[in-house]
Amino acid sequence: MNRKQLQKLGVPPDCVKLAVQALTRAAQQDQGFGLKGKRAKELVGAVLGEPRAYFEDSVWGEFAKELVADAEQPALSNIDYRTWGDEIDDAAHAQMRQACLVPTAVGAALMPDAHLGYGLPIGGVLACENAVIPYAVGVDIACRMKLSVLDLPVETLDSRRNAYKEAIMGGTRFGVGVEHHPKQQHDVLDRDWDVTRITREKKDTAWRQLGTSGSGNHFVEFGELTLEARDDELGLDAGRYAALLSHSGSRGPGAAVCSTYSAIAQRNLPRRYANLGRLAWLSLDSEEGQEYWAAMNLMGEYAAANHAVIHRLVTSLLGAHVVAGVENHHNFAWKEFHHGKEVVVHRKGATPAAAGELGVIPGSMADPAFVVRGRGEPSSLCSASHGAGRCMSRRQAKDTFRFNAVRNDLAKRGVEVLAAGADEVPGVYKDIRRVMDAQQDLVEVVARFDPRIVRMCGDGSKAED
DNA sequence: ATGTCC
Repeated sequence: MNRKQLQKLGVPPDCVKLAVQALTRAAQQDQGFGLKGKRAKELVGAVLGEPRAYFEDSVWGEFAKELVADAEQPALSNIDYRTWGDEIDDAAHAQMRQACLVPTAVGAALMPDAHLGYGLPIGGVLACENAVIPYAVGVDIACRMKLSVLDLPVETLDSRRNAYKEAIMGGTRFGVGVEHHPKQQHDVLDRDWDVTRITREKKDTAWRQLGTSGSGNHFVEFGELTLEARDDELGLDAGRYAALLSHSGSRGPGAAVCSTYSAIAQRNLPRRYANLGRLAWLSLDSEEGQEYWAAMNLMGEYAAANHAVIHRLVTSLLGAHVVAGVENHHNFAWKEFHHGKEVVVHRKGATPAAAGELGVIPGSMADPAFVVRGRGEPSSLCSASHGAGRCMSRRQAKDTFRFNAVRNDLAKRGVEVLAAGADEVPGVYKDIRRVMDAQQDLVEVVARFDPRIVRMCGDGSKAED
C-alpha cells in the first residue's frame, strides 16, 4: 500500500510513515502476506478503528500510539486581540488574526505602529503557553534602543558640531555584513556560545561585528533631550541635555539563530497547522525549544553589548561621560505572569511597558524619540509601540523621494543627516505624535529627544565604512 | 534585517 492508499483509508498524513513501517514489519514476520493484500487493508483498518487495543503490539504499537497522539493534538485557538491606533493596514490585521489561531496562544495585542512582517506583524504582541515562536521574536533578535545622556552642555551640539560628527563617523560602522577592524572587546564574548551549534559557529562573526549598526532602520544619532520635570529614576533634573541614541540589534548571528530555529519549527509543524507557516512554534519542553531560548537570550546580551561598544567608542572619541541612560529590547520574548499564569510574551516591534518600566520609542531621523514609562496596561500585555511605524514600503519610498532633496530640507530644520537612504526619510513613517496619542493609556512621556546629527546606512553601499 | 546557507 502506498501513501495515497493509506490516506484514503483514513490514516492521518502525519501517521503515514509509521503505517508504512508497520506494514513492512508485518510483511517480514509473515512471508505469505504482501503489502498490497486485502489483509493489509483489513489490518490497518482494524488499528484505525481501535488504536488503543494495539498499543502493546510489537508490529502496530508505534503506529497506534501515533494515531492517538495525532487525534489529541490541540485544536486551533481563536483568541481576540485589542488594537491601538487607527492607521493599521488590513494585511497586519490579517496576520494578527492568523497568530490568534496558534494552539498555544492565550493573549494578543496590536500596537499603533503595526505593519506587515514575516509571521507575526511588526508591532504584534503574542502570549503563548510554554511555547516560543521564532518569527514572533523576529529576524533581528533583541533589536534594541539605547540612550545615553552626556555630561556636555547642550549648546555644544552647535558650538562643537564637528567633534560630534567626527565621533559618529569614527565610532560607528554601517552596512550589511560590516565588521570592526580591529575587533572590539566586550564581556559578552566570555559567555557560553556553545549553548547551540549555530551560536558556536557564529561566535567569530559576532566578535567581528561587535559594535556595528548594520542597515535598515538602524541608526546612531546625537540630539537634544528635554525633560519638563525632574525624574528621580532617570536621575535628571528638568532641562535640556546632549544625548546619544542608537538603534541596533544582534546583526548576522541573530538572523542565523532565527532562520535556523524557524526552519526547525516549520519542519516539525504538524500538517494540520500547515497554513500557520512562519508562525511555527517550538515547545519549551522540547530540546529545540530550549536551544532557541538559550540562543535568543545570548543574542539579547550580544545586542546589548553592540550598543555598549557603540556608545563606548562614540563617547570616548567625543571625550564625553555618561550621566544617565535608558535601554530596552523591542524584538524579544520573555517569561512573564499575566492574568495569574506564566506565559511567553513575544514582542516583535513592541516596547515592554510594565508599570514603572522605562523605555525609548524613536520617531524618525527628523522627528522626536520619547523616553517613556510604562503604565502596565493588562490588555496590551504591558506593551507599547516601538516607533512610529512605516506607512510606505522601502520600494515605494525609493520611487517617491530623492534623498538629497530631503536631506537639504532637513538641514534647514536643524537636522544634519550624515548618511541614510530614501527608504528611511521621515515621509515613510507615520506621525510619531499621533502614534503617541494613540497609546496614552500604555505609556507616559518622561522626556523628548530631538535628533540633530544622524547616521544611518548610506544608499547604494552594502558595506560602507 | 541579514547575507549569499545543498
